[in-house]
Amino acid sequence: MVQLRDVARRLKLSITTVSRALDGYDDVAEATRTRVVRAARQMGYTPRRAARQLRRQRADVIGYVLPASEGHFADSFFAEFIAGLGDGAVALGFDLLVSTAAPKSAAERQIYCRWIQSSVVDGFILSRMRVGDWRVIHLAREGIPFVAHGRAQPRAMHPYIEVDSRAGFAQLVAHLAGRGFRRIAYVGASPDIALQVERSAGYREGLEAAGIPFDDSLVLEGDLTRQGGYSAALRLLALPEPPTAIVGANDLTAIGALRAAREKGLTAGRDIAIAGYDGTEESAHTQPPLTTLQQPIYETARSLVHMLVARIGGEGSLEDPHVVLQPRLIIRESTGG
Amino acid sequence: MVQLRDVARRLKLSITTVSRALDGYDDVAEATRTRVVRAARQMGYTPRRAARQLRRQRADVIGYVLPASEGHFADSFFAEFIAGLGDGAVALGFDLLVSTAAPKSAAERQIYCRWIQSSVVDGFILSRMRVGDWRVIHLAREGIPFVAHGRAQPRAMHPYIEVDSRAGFAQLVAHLAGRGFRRIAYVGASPDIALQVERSAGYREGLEAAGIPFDDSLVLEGDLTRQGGYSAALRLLALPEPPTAIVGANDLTAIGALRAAREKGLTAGRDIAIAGYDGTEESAHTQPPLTTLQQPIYETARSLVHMLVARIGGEGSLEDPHVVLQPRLIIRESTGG
DNA sequence: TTGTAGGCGTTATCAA
DNA sequence: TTGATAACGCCTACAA
Repeated sequence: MVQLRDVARRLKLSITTVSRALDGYDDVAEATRTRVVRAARQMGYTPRRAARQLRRQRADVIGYVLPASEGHFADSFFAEFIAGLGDGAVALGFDLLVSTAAPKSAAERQIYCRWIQSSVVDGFILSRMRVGDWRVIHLAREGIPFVAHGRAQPRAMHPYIEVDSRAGFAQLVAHLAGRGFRRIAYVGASPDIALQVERSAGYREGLEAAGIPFDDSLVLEGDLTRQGGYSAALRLLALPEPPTAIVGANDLTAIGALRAAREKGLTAGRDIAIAGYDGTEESAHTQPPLTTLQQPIYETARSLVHMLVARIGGEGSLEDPHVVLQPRLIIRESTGG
Repeated sequence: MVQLRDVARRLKLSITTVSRALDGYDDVAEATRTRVVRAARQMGYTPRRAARQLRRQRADVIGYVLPASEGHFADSFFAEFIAGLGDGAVALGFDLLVSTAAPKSAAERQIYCRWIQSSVVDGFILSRMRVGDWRVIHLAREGIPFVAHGRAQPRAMHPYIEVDSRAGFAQLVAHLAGRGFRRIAYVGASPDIALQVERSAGYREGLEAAGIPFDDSLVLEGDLTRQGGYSAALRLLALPEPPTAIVGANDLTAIGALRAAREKGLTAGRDIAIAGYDGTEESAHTQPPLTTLQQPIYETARSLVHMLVARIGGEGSLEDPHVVLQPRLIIRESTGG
């Protein structure tokens, strides 16, 4: 383990000078600096994180808690999201601390509190926002920097990047209505998940715009998994007057619906239209390929890290940045191609 | 920010005593301990990570570098793997540091070296092993604890948990041969990826056992993505004498092949058999559902963390644990049901 | 331009 | 059983 002392000793300089030379202060002679830098590199010196952190009172670490219900889950959305967070963090010299906890669980609370109290992280990335999200309230009160993917309230005051899924779903329903579908079902999520609020509103907006009356029996609650989409779709298809189109709150839900349709002997894209939301790679490889609203998961994650780091650095704390992106409707075979 | 000093002051005790009471030393009076513990909890005390780390010379952090090629990727295998790592770490009081880098890239090397040099992590979880993996060599030389998912060499000397994919593929090929398929193709991965060595060997073993001659033209190199599986399968199906079955090195490859088959007007499970490996949830929801070899991703990740923490703690350093699990063949419709 | 000294919050050693 | 004291490695006023 090589540390400042070693480099200093070798160069017959003081620890102070070495430290400042390395940190790019302008009160060291250029000649000294080059010597120091060269020696440090050659000796393989890297500052001890713990020491620097203790002294500077910041960790250069951001935290992210994966919303993993019941341990198991396999949503490639999050694989891509984490890849974006990781790349973003590396690019800015930050590290990414990851944990997992079921939403709203005691474990979740513990993780956030522990990370805050022991100052392991400088800020948080939040995703899968809930209505009245305690994390938002808590972090805001504690003064811990955070940015969210989506927002906890219609008129949220925290910094976020959001994809306008409301407009997206309205557009999607318009697309279906344009193809002549009138009985359009929607499989959503628990009403306390923020995205459900937005997406179901977009669905209703789309119906209204198309002059289709809202039918309560065509709206079911899923859980954003393939399984959830599957069983909800089965129930819909068992209705006396089943829907001719099913819209899922995300791609996984729609993929579950595809399976249900097939088991009922229906061919998606011909006998029934099915569409999702997210635009993960998986949606391009289903049979038939899935119509979906694509959101830039990777890029959003990267941007979130940038926003967060800016806030940690204390920039732009006057105004909370609210970024709204538009999803892109990708029409594939599952709605007729 | 409440620290030892505050608790000590409040209780009119020394910092030392408080520290030891909290850490469970047995040289503090029981009465004192209860007072301390209560006060600490009430005041919301948690040790500063950086300080503890600096003093104890260990971080209680494990590192994992996600093999993300070109930034983007969406493999739910890794979502599940990370969930397992996260849960395992939490259960043992460790934190999980995650970064992303393309395999063999300079960035990858940098991350490992930086984490080692600045002692941010106590050990590493390795996955997606490569033949002659530099990480294994480097970490072993530096004496940094690590455990691997899979192994870098046929006779690897490092600790690992492996799923016997060789036996698995042999079993899979036997299954296909038993159904009368003779022209069985294999879409694998780059030959420097360790799993390719194992899986392709299992494939050949299976052919041999079934008395099917090995046909070079039926083996293609994919890249473990849906896209890769898709284009490889297209090439296979364009052969003068196309295969009647396609085995993918993982589920994503097989899913790409499903798509290719469909575009060629073939119905999987009837006109052609297709099978994968991993047993992710996605494989259960394809059309038709995919025959696959299931490996316990989540549990393996958890176990890896346990193994690693044991090694960090210095236990069992005499012998490297080598755990071998058996995959489970799940027969679904894509091979005839 | 360089060096000295003190402290960030904990834990460990030793003495009381 | 408890307390004073000295590190852990780094950063930064301040002095030289």
